[in-house]
Amino acid sequence: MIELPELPEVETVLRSLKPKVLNRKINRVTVINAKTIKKPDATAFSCCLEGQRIRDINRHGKYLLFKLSSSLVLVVHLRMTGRLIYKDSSVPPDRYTCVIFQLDEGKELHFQDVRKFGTMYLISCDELDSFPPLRILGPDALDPQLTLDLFIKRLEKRHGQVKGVLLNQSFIAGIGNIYANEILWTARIHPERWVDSLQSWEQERLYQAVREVLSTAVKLRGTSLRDYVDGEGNPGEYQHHRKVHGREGKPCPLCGHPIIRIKQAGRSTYYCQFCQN
DNA sequence: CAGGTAGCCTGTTAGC
DNA sequence: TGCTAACAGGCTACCT
Repeated sequence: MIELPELPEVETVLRSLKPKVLNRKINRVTVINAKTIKKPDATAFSCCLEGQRIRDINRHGKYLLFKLSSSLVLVVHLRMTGRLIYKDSSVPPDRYTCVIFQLDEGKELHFQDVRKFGTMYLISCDELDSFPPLRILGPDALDPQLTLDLFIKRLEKRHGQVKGVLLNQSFIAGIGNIYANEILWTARIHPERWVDSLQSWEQERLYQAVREVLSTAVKLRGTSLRDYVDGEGNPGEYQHHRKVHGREGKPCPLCGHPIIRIKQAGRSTYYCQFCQN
């Protein structure tokens, strides 16, 4: 079973890396897998980054944003199997290393990615709001400004099944398949429900579940099923708290009935047919 | 224009 | 046992 970095995992990577790389200088960048770099080309990417200092790290949904000197922003998406690992330069890169950032003081930041789906962009900070992958994102799912009112307003503009809406990053950003399943179980809403049919108390339960599930997962440093580790290579703990995801046939923690698995838009959905209506 | 889906990738696993 | 095929999955691009 493969895990994927969603909001809590990306937030954990950010928190573990930030104290280590803040205000550190990038001395040299080696691109091993050119396809990781989407913009500009790999040569320009390395060239522009050399000599930059990392001034801040932010996150929007599943995107990591490294703010650099000279008004540049390094945008990183880990997709399924991407990792950012901080290590000593004496440790050789592993076979999945796609990009190496050599920092000062003999340290390196390695981007490793088994499936090579992860992406990086280097853009100027005034491009941030208009930059296509970021422009379409809704508010971050844990953004304090995402109030219940705003959540419901955005929800009521949506159509289709509630699971699909949760996964749509233009609705709110950061939720992937694992947490969508966990959120819907917590909200006791059937994943195939049409969003238009949700009653106001169900909309509110959904909002509360989004916040509760994601903030708990952040506290537990994310879910580690196989690939995900934080910036120091440590796994998270949320996998022990999962109620439905990856638990087909196992008892629902609330009612004991077996968890059902179905496919929605090609992705596995896990739910309890008794608790979720 | 909204909704559906192929393609990107490779390690793991189910099935023969 | 050993091989193959299906599967996992976020996002973009393309299609209807």
